[in-house]
Formats: sequence, structure tokens, C-alpha cells
Amino acid sequence: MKESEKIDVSTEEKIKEAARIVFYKKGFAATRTRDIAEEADINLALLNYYFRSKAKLFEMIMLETLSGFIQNMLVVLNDEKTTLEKKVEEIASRYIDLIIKEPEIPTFIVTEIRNNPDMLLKKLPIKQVLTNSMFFKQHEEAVNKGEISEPNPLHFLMNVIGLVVFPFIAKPLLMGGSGINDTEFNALMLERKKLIPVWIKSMMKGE
Amino acid sequence: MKESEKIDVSTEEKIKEAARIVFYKKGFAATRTRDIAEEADINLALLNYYFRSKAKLFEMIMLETLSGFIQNMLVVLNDEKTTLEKKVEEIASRYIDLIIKEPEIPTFIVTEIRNNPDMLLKKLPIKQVLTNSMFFKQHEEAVNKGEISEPNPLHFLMNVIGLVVFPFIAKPLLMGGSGINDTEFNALMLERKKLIPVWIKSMMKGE
DNA sequence: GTCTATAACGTGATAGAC
DNA sequence: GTCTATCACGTTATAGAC
Repeated sequence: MKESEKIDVSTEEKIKEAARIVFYKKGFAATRTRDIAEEADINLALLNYYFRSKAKLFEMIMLETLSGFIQNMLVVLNDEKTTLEKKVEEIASRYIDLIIKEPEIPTFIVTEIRNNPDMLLKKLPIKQVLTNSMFFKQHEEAVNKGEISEPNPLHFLMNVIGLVVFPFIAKPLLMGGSGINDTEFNALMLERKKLIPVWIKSMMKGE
Repeated sequence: MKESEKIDVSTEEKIKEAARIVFYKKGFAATRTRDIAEEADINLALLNYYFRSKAKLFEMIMLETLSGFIQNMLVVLNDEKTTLEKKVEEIASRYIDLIIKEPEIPTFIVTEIRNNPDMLLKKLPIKQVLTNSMFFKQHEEAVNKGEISEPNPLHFLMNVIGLVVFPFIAKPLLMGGSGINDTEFNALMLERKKLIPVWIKSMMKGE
């Protein structure tokens, strides 16, 4: 890498980063290539020069985002050195930090997958990895030992991820409904890093 | 109402219902007025004849959907005759039934509010109603009695709604990641009507 | 690689006949 | 109220000069 490239990022990278920002905020259908060009402070024609089309550029961003998001989770769920309990702590901690930095990601993923459920899921081998995961084994073990009352690991997974991610998705509604501001919202989310593992522990034990 | 209107719904109503279906599925930006006309099986020009514009039609659908969704919740949260525990059961039961019937609603609300956070929240007086709600009073009482360890009612609210709604929002990801089909998904959701109140009870009691 | 100009197309909306 | 035809505009994408 040349010295100049360390200071001024390449045009290609500038466009990609701008595209990420705009796509995250408005979704594919609502963003215009002009928005991206403006955000990147480049000429509109350069977008098509570097990336063939708006759709191609989008697909690239989407794939990176989604695979990053999911890969991150699979790594935690497949760690052979951590207990089930520790896995919950890891997911809560990692994802809350990550989403506070990039608050638009969860809604972005959800809305864009709705518009194209196949395309992306077929490219990512989530199912194989998940069903053979350390997480599933440990969950089954805990159920057999009577430490967890609900036998279906999908409920467990939905609960953890839902408790972590949902507040970010519902953030505008929550802020409108409660009157809290952005800083207060983030403080609440940080609290949840400690709270969620405790909650999960209590709720999964059963009455 | 004339007899004929009972049999063939009015054109206006046909358009509105078609708009609801298409908007729910694709969102505002991605739907074309032609999609709506086709879904309603009417001439494209009629859409502008009955509703002034695509935006006006959308706003109507959005407002109805959102106020219905929120009003429903406020009614439960403000019921003076039910305990806090019963309120959780009510919300889980009502909303899971409702969303199974109209699975696109949560994602629709979330994505469209992202694109226009002000417009709609300012028209609905959620904040006043919520902060003076029976729910808040009962929660505070339970905290004072030591029945609930986490003092912030927002955590409680996020948890209940998240456990109920999140799986529907993440449905495509969940189905792709686990291999379950639509019927199995709905069965899981119905299970949660009973599970969520129990979980909430355990988790809020504290260790 | 970067720019200007413009082509090619899709979309929301309306005019005007019936 | 409903239709056909069409306008007016915004948007993606490219041609071609520099």
C-alpha cells in the first residue's frame, strides 16, 4: 500500500463507505445513486465505473453486513471453551457494543431480507453450522440435567437475540413513547449487557 | 348501505385493501402505484381519483395500522381491573394471535417509522398515556414490594414486547437458520403465548 | 480515473373521452 | 365513476471528451 493511500482513502473505498451509510439509513429502494455520490463527495458516474450498478453495490454491502453479523454469532455459539452461560454473556456484550456503534444494522438487515429472502440466505450456510453447533449440544445437555426447563433451543436463541436486538429495532417507537433521548437510550442498552444474562438464567430455569 | 355494496365492496375499499397488502409486503419506497392497481384489479387512474396520491394513500394505511397497534397495547396497559401479571398474559396472547394473522405488520411499522420518525409519532399521544398508565403504577408498586428487582419499567416493557414481537421480525432469518417451515414457526409462536408470561415472571423476580 | 452531457427507462399523476 | 393515452419528471446508467 502506498503512503498516499493511507491518507486519502481510495475513491472506490470512499464510495463503498458512503453506500454503506446511505443504504443502512434508507434501505435499497429509497436510496438514489445520487445520494451515495453526494455522501461520498464524488462524481455520479464514478459509482458505475467502480461498481457496475446500484444493485451490485448494494449486494456487496448487504453480503458483507449479513455475513459479518451472523459469523460473529456462530463463532460465539461454536466456542468449545465456553459454557452456555458464558455464551449468553458474550452475545449480549458483543452485540450491544457493536449495535451501539452501528445502530442502523439490525433494521437494515431485517428490512432488506424481507425484500429478498432467498438471495442472501442461500449464500450463507447458517443451518448446517448452527444445528451442529456447540451451543445446541450444551443446551441439550442442560435440558437433560434439568437445568433448563424448555427443551427447544430455538426458544432459547430467540429469547437471547430478541432481548439484545429488539430494543434497537424499536428504538424510535421507544423514544417517542417514553421521552428519553439518545444518550439515555444508550445507557439503558449498556445496562442490559449485565441484565440479560441474569434474566436468561432465571427464565430458563423454570418456575 | 345499499345491498350491492355488501356484495361487491366499493372500489375505494378495494384499493385501500390492496394498498395495505402491497405496502405491508414491500414498504412505501418499493411499491409502485401500478402494483396496487393490479392487486386491486382496478384501473391505475382510479387510485389517484379516490386518493389524491400514493403518499396520501400510504399515510392513511400507516396511521390506521400504527394507531391500531399502539391503541391495542395502551388499552391493555391501562386496564384498572387486571394485575400486572395478567397484563403480560393479555399482551402475549393478543399480539401473537394478531401477528400470526398479519405477519407483515411489525416489520412494516419498524421500517416505515425509520424512514419518517417524526410525522407519525407526533400525531399519536403515546407518551402522555403511557407515563400515566396503570401499568407504570403497578410496576412501581411491585418494585416497592420487592416483587420486581429491576426498577426501570422500560426494561420490563422492552422485554415483554421484544419476546412477543421479535421472532416475527426475525422470521426469515430464523427459518433460514433452523430449517423449520411456516407451520412449525406458527406452532412455536403459539407455544410462546403460555411461555412468555412464565418467563417474564421468573426473570423479573431476580436471582 | 474523472468529468459533462445525455440517453433510456420507469413511475406518479392527469387530461379528456365515454 | 371508469377508461385510454400521455405528460412530466426523476433516476439509473453510459458515451465520449479530457
